[in-house]
Amino acid sequence: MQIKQLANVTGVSAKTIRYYEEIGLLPKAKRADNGYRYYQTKDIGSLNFIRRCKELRMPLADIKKLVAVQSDGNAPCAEVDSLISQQLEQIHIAQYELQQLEKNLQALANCCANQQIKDCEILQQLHAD
Amino acid sequence: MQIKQLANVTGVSAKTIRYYEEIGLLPKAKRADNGYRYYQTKDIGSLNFIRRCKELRMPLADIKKLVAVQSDGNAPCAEVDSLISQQLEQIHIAQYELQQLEKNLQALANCCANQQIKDCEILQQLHAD
DNA sequence: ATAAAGCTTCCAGTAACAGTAAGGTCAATC
DNA sequence: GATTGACCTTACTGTTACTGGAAGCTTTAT
Repeated sequence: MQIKQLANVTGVSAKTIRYYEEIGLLPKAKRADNGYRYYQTKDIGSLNFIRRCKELRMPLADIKKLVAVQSDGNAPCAEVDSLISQQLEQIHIAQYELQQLEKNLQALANCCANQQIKDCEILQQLHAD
Repeated sequence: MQIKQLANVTGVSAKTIRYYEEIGLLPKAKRADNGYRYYQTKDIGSLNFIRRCKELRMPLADIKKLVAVQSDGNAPCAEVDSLISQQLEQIHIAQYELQQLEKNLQALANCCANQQIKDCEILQQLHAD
């Protein structure tokens, strides 16, 4: 399978696949005689794994750890647990921040009534001491 | 006032102040004979305005627009309104995404019970088809 | 023969800075 | 007068996770 096919199957662009290889998230791909990368079925699995982790908003550095840790089947999975709960914690923080943000923006959005810039209450609020 | 004092008063680092000047978000600062930037009271106001906008998660490009639009007092404030409501919309999208994310992570976090990597159900989930 | 599609590498740009280097300036101290 | 330390300057690099583009192969189709 060539890189574009892998890209189509997984929904990860060829460019991004090369990038993942470059940063060591994917192993170096085998090459055909002409220098083209070629892939096998298991590479689809690897990319899907990465894609799923990304959907959980994991930074690539964390995903890399997850990939690495899987090479030792006997290791305890404390690290996996910890990464997941750290993610969760960050989500909760982000949720709280967004809530506050929403309040502030709502207050601003409601305060302007089609005036001119010099009277704009949104801007006045933003300038207030 | 020198740059560090402005930084202390506003809570925006000297580095960042120089950066804002570089990208045109702040006007070019006046210089003393020795080349040092110096600032006046109104610069505190400008930076506070920027800081408040940033708290609303506005990208610097949008803040730049807000700064620019304020030079014409007679312009209608439709653009300001629109920026605010766009922000609000993005917040709502982000909130929804975080909700879904939280669900998925919660499900993962609950499925692992101190096993070894080879049995880790989190990893199994992430590898599932 | 040539055109289009696909592959390669390498370089630049994105957002919003932070870190560091190399060097100039100023006030105080020895 | 020399030195120390704090402050200032510019310029360059690194961060994250890519995307876009240039220049130049190979392969396939017409």
